[in-house]
Amino acid sequence: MPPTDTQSAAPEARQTVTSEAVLDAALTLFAERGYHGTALSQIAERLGIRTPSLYNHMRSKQELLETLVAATLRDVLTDFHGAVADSEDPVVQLRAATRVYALRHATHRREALVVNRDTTSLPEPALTEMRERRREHERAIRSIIMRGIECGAFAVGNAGLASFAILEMSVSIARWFREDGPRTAEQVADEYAEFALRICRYRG
Amino acid sequence: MPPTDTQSAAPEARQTVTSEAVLDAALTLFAERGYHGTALSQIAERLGIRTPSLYNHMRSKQELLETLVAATLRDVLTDFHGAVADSEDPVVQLRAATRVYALRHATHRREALVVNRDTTSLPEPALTEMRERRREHERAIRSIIMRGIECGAFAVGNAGLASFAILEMSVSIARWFREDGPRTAEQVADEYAEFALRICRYRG
DNA sequence: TCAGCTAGCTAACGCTCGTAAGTATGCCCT
DNA sequence: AGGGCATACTTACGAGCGTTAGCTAGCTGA
Repeated sequence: MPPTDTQSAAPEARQTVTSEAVLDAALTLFAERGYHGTALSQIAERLGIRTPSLYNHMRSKQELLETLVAATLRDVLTDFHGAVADSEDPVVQLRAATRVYALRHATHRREALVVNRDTTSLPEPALTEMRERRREHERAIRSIIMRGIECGAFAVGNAGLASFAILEMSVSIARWFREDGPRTAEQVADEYAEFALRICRYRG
Repeated sequence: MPPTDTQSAAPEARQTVTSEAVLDAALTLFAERGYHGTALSQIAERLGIRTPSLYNHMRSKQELLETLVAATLRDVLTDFHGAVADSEDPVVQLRAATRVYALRHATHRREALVVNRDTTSLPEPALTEMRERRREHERAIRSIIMRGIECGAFAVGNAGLASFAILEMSVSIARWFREDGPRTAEQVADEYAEFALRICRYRG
C-alpha cells in the first residue's frame, strides 16, 4: 500500500503547507478571535509549523487580511451581478440579490465575520478601496428598491434605510447559522429574501 | 475670576481624571479600533495622562471591557422591559421593543459597536453571562412574535428567524447612523419598528 | 498645622508580537 | 548524479504590550 501523493493521511508523509492552507487557517482564526486577537504563532501552530516558516507563503500578516477581504468582496459582487442579470423586474432582482447575499453569509461564515469585523484594520489604500466596494453593492441594492418604488411594486419611505436593513440582517446570518442546524442554508436564504420583499412592502 | 471646580475649562486648572472619563475614552477607542486594537497608552494619551496612572481608576484593561459590556446589556434589557410593559398586544409590543432597541443603537453607537465586536474577548465567566443576557432578549422578542402568530396578527414561517433578522438589522444602525445626518434617531427608530412589523407581515 | 489620602509621575519588569537572517534538507528536473 | 529550488528550521532583533513598584505633590479634614 504505497502512500498516495494527494491528500494523503499517511502517518509519516512529509507534508508541506500551501499558501491556500495558510489563508484558510488565518481565516478560521481571524473569524474566531479577530485580526488583532490572532497571533501568527497561532496560525503556525494550527498548521503544524513554526512561526517564521509562514513567511515562505506570505509577505506579512496584513497581507493575509487584505487577501481575504479583497477576495470575499470580489465574490460578493460577482454573486450580485450574476443574480440580477436574469431579469429587469425589481421584485425578481431584489429577491435574487438578497438570496445570494444571505446564502453566502450562511455558507461562508468565516469570511463574512472577518470582513465585517476587521476591514477597518486594513492599511489605508486598501481600506478605502474595500469600503468603496461595499458602498457599490449597497448603492446597487438601493437603486433596485428605488426602481421598485417608481413602478409601484414597492412602498417604502426611504430606499437607503431599507437597503441597509436588508443587507445587515443578511450579514448577521453569519453570526448564528450552523450547518448542522434545523434549516439548510438555502431555506434560510429563501426566507430572508422574503423578508427583504416584506420590508419593501411587496405583497406577494 | 477664580476657577470653578466643576467642568472647568480654565487653562491652568489642575484637573484630575475620573473613572467615568477613563471608561468613556476606552469606549470611544474600543469602538474605533476594537478591544485588541486599542492600547492602554492610547487611552491614557487621550486623557492627557501617562499609562500607569490609569491604574488609579481601573483594575485592568479587561475590567474596562467587562464594565462597558455589562452596563450596556443591562440597559438594553431595562429598555426592553420598559417598552413592553404598556400593553399585551404583540403588535404594540413588537413595535415598541424594536423602536427602543433601534433608538439605542442610533444614540449609543459606541456601546453597540463594542458589544457586537468585542464581547467574545471577555474572559470566561463574563462571556457566558453576557451571551445569556443577549439570548434572553432574543427569546423575549421571539415569544412576542409567537404570540402574534397565535392570535393571527403575524404571519411568518419561523419566529426565530424573524427575531434574529429584526434584532440584527437594528444593531447595524450603529454602523452607519450619523447624528448630523438627514434623519433623526427617532425617525430611524420609527422606520425600523415599521420594518419589524413588515417582516412579521403585519399589514398596518 | 499636619496626617493621610488621592492621583499623578518615572522606571522597570517580563512577555509576546511581527519580522529578518542565515542554515539545513528533501524533491524535481536535467 | 547532482544543481537548484522550495520549504522547513533555529536564532535573534526591536518594539510594544499590560502591569507593578515606589515616589511625589497637592487637597481635605481634624
